[in-house]
Amino acid sequence: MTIKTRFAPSPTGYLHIGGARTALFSWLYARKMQSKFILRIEDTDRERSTQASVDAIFEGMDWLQLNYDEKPVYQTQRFDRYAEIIQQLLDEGKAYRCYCSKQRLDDLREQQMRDKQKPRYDQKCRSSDTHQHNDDSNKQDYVIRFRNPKEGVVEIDDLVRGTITIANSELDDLIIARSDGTPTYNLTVIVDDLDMGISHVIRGDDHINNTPRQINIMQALGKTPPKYAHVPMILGADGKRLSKRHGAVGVMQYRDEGYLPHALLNYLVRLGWSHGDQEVFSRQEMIDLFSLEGVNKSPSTFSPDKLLWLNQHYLKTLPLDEIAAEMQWHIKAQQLDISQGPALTEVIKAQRERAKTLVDLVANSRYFYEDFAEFNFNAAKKHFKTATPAILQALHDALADVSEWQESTLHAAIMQVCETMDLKLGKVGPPLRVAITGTAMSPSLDVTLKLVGRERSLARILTAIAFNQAKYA
RNA sequence: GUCCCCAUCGUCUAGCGGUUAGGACACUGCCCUUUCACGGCGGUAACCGGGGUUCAAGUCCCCGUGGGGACACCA
Repeated sequence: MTIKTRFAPSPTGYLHIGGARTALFSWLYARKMQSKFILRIEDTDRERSTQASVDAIFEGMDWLQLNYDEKPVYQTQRFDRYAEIIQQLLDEGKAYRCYCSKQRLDDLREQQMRDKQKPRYDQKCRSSDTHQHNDDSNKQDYVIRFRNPKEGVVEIDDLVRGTITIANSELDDLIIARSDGTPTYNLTVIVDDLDMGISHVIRGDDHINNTPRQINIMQALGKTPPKYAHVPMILGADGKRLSKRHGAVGVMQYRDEGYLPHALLNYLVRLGWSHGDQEVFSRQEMIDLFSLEGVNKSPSTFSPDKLLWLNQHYLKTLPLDEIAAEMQWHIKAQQLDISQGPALTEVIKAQRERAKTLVDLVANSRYFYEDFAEFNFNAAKKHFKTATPAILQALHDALADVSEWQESTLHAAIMQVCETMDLKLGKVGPPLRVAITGTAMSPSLDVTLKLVGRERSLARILTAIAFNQAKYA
């Protein structure tokens, strides 16, 4: 069998975390099997679908580097094909026109709920219809319903759940075409999955209930359904389905907050899937190791903490230039000019283990590129003491004498000041750090000085001396 | 309400009849240390309940309970 998977989002908003994960699973499965993965835009709901959402989905897929094979398919461009199938179903008596008003349907549903019944269509038009109303000149509004089998059961051989059985008596005659003639979801998916040769449908388990209906339509068409793999939902901290209420759900929001796409992918792949105790996966490992058998059956809760840990992990371990590339967007966003100062990769190397996000990384690295307007209040309060001017002056003089502005020589100069003043590094280092960076946290002093550079460093020490003298005058 | 699905530390999970129930995040103790971090070594913490099946059940079956999902002229 030729394997082919798809991701079929409806463009009614951005690409969210849950969608990204099913896209990832589908993508991984296709890549592992060395087969095709395609993207299909399910935009048949013209009320809610927008071009902005379509673009947002592309942007998200692109950022995560989930590449698809073939051009994206838009369902709105396939209306003729759906109409053809609907007509076929009608001709073969497998579908029928229903003239029930919305009002009647609403009342019916209400009544059934009151009677503690599962709301469903009562098949009023199932038999009365057919021929007399088949004349399209009839002005009366109608929808087209699928004639669902009344007896028997539908068995779904789900690749992650095992066998799921649903009685046809639980299903009703679903609408496959609206009164304006446009096709509905359950019809379009199956036509597309069939036409496109999708072999494995990997989707959220909120679709489990739709699956038997879809299988019935496919069987009415004389076709063999694809294989199904329903992956569990992602829940928020309160155990409810993940939504806006739980904070960031849009994939691009994670870019904005400073996450690396690989960190998000790694987090997502481990949510509902596992390979023994392994937590960290490269892209290639994900592809090689992924399997539907490894997918969990139970829903899982999204943990921002673990995502953050993974992000930090990748910040510490990914190649410097890869991080530098991801960092560009944030450098622009935070309006930092890095043209005057040390090489970005050097700064990343020095700073990477004290940042959890790219936002932090950029924000904490400003002083390498530009002078700061004032000293951090708490840092100055804690480390600038009455003895500070003398210490800084000694450091300034010693550093000014350094011939090669290198880590080893800078370190030696600082140690020398400690020795001549008979002070521990703990007394000398902190004020120097505040003087050079304006804050109480930075890489080790020699590295920091080296990167900030001779001119800037000496000037900042002088500024700090003046600040202290004014303060203690 | 009806139907479908699910159930191991707070969270993500390993486990696929016999384990001192393992790992990771978070939390926490100690060490390292010029700051902040990183790192290293420890610690607290789980099989939802009740019945079976079996020599033996976290693992299999049933019933409860709890949670999630579906029940649209949305996808």
